Amino acid sequence: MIRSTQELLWERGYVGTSPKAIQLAAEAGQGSMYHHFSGKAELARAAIERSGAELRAAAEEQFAGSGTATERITNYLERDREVLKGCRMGRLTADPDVIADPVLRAPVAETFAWIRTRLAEIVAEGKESGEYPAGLDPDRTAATIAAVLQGGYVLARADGSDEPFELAVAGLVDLLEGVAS
Amino acid sequence: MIRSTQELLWERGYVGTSPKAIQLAAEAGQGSMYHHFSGKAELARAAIERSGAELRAAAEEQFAGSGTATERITNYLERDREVLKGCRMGRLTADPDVIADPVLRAPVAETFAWIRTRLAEIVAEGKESGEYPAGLDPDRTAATIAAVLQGGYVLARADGSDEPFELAVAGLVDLLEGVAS
DNA sequence: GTCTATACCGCGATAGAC
DNA sequence: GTCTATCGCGGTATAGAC
Repeated sequence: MIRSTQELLWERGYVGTSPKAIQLAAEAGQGSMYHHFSGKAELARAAIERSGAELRAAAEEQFAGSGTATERITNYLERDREVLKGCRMGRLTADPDVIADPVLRAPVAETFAWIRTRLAEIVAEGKESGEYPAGLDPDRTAATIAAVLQGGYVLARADGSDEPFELAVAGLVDLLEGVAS
Repeated sequence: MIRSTQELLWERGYVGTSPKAIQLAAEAGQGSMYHHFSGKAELARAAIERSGAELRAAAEEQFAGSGTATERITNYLERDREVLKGCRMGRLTADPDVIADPVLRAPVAETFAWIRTRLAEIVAEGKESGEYPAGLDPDRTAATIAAVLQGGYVLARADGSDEPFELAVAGLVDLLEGVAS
């Protein structure tokens, strides 16, 4: 059921996902669902936390790889993604009910905080190795990288095509390589 | 009523906005609404188109200003924004019903296409003036700039604070200034 | 043009049987 | 633990009076 909820939250968001739809997707009965979870909110909480953990694990695969900072960041950016489906986490920030509920927003906030922190660490490593100029701000750069990804999804979904996402990522890589020595 | 719909679409999205809520906000009766509009979808269409026009007009204020390319882009990026409310247009890309309906998606697609085109023109001007290196790709760079804005909103809403948005914008400006001569 | 009444459906949850 | 029945509410739209 949690897995079905993750999928539905991704596709339809919190407001657009009904308990009944979850039960259908999970082939679970109504009584079963309300026995294991107090309601929609708790189920969503479990699903969001699981998605966050999966997302971090997937990102760490690229972050922890070998190569220069730019290479690892590029690997992360250019990883295979279902661009037109958007980001499971980023999508939830459009949901007022998620943003308004501290319990639901917390795992979203933590996931992005973690990603920005990891990216900042990698940028800092790039500075130490002399790859990036000493003046480059890791926290700013990390936020920019994370934003390009999230914004790339938005532009792609608006356009109905992967192209804007690819362009945005390529443009960012150009800029990163431009400031690298 | 269109104005009320714009506001509700911004706050709650398409799925989260009901005809009844629009009527309440606009202090209009039910019969009145269904007399002037065939239903929720047509009303949304009018609202989205109007928001698109307003967004383009607001952006053009910075785009058409004086100064170098980087200055005009920076003015655009650092314009006063209600960051935590998110982008009226970008928000709609999370709405499956909007993305699935060509009539509703079209004005969203056009708005972002216009913004990317204008940004690419400005980047191209920066190349001609010698501000940017000849190797810089205007389309890529434009997509990156637009993505940072949209992604900045996402990160800010996840964080519950303007900070990630400000960081992402500052990081992008750093990179742009870094590649500028 | 705008009003009220009505309809039908699905949401989100609860109750109590098994 | 899971099932079915039921509930109250609001979404979205139509009907027909004024």
